[in-house]
Amino acid sequence: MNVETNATADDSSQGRIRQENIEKIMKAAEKVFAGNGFRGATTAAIAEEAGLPKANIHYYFGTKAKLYRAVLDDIIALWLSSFREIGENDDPATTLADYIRAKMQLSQNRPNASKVFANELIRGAPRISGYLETELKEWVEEKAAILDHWIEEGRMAPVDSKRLLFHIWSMTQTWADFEVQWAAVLGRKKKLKAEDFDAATDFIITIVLRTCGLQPIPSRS
Amino acid sequence: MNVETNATADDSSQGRIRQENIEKIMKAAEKVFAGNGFRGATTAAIAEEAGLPKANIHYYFGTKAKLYRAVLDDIIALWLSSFREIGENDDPATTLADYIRAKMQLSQNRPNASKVFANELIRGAPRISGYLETELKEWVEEKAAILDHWIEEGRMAPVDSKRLLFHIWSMTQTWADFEVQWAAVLGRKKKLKAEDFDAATDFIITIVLRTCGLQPIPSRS
DNA sequence: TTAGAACTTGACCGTTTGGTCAGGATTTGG
DNA sequence: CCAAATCCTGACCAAACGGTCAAGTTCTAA
Repeated sequence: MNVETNATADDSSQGRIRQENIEKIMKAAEKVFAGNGFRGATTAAIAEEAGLPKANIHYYFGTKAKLYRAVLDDIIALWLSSFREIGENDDPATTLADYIRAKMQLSQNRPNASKVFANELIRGAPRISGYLETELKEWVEEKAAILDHWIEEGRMAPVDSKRLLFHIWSMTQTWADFEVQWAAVLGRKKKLKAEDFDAATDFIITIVLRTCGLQPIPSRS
Repeated sequence: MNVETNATADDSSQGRIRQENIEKIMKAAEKVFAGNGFRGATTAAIAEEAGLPKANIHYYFGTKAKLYRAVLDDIIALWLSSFREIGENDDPATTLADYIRAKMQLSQNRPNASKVFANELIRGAPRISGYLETELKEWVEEKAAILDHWIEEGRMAPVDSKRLLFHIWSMTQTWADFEVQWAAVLGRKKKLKAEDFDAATDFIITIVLRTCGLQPIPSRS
């Protein structure tokens, strides 16, 4: 019987088989939820993607909603762990550039995580509004305060710090969520190349640093 | 019987009742597809949103797939009509600012259109790859050429023109697709205020014009 | 006024869906 | 080695799904 433990990926107090299967299922679920949303995803599709019979998915997670919740929690944990990057005493230019690089790494390496999150937001975020209103809001306010402090100290040019963070998010995540669009426009065959991500990263760093007066605008020819 | 005319919204050669109902259904469908994706949307939900019995939806559109196609075509037509904005001989700063304003107007006024499109992209764009690879690709190349021309003439600072357009898109559409996220972080109750859209518009214009050397970077205090 | 075209819709159908379960197989700790 | 715990899964079910249809109502143009 399923001992009523809310199954999550990082629960190390579990047996070997359990851990392996949960990981397999969550990975498959992330992919299927990313590509179909919660309502459009089927447990049968997740089972096939995971290479397990459907009943096995229900054995570990009970319901589709609980599995979705587990996937969401996993993604939020990943998000939060990638957040800590910006610190008070660092150099503005390198700190911003490092943060942009870290977010772009996530877009490149975990696009499905970003897509599940995007799906949830598009639908009005009924299941993650708590996270948005607390952890994320606090993170933005905390980091915006640091930027404002840098501005006050004259270490970067005045800029709307909160909105700068919003738009760094939108620019970095577009390369995960809407990859096909940019691949099509760039003439790639469905998938972007690593150099496309590198070029995008450099561009976003440029646009942000120029805006903050941390990188000179090249003179007009 | 449904005379085999591919029903679309702007078909003015139709009867009054037909036109009204098609409009009602497409509006409802856009909302339901935006919130659930193609697979997650149900014809019953669309019918209820439209205030019509389910059989009536099938009377006008046949299948869910055809209705989705009609909604998609409607959105693409809207997208393309909002594209023509950037012309060769205009002033770079005002042209870019006007384009950003136009895109933000769309995000504010037709968020569901943007969301349906976003859903389709997240899913890998199986039904709009043709549009991405032709019309959109050509538009980007055409407009990027104009930006490059401006740069050559010394009318703006050197910048990766294609990627500038990509990121203008990502920054403007985030305010439609992910509105709840920014509303939550800004402490609004689910919905953004008009002034939030205005502030975002101003910010995006600022970041773009600064990057292009078309607006001075304020001196550090 | 009237006949045909267009529209309406409750009832229905086959399929897919999320979820259950019993009974067997495998793993694990002592 | 054994027995208890855990894992496995084909078969099954009720509900929800996309779609059909026939019988009726309303509209329209002559």
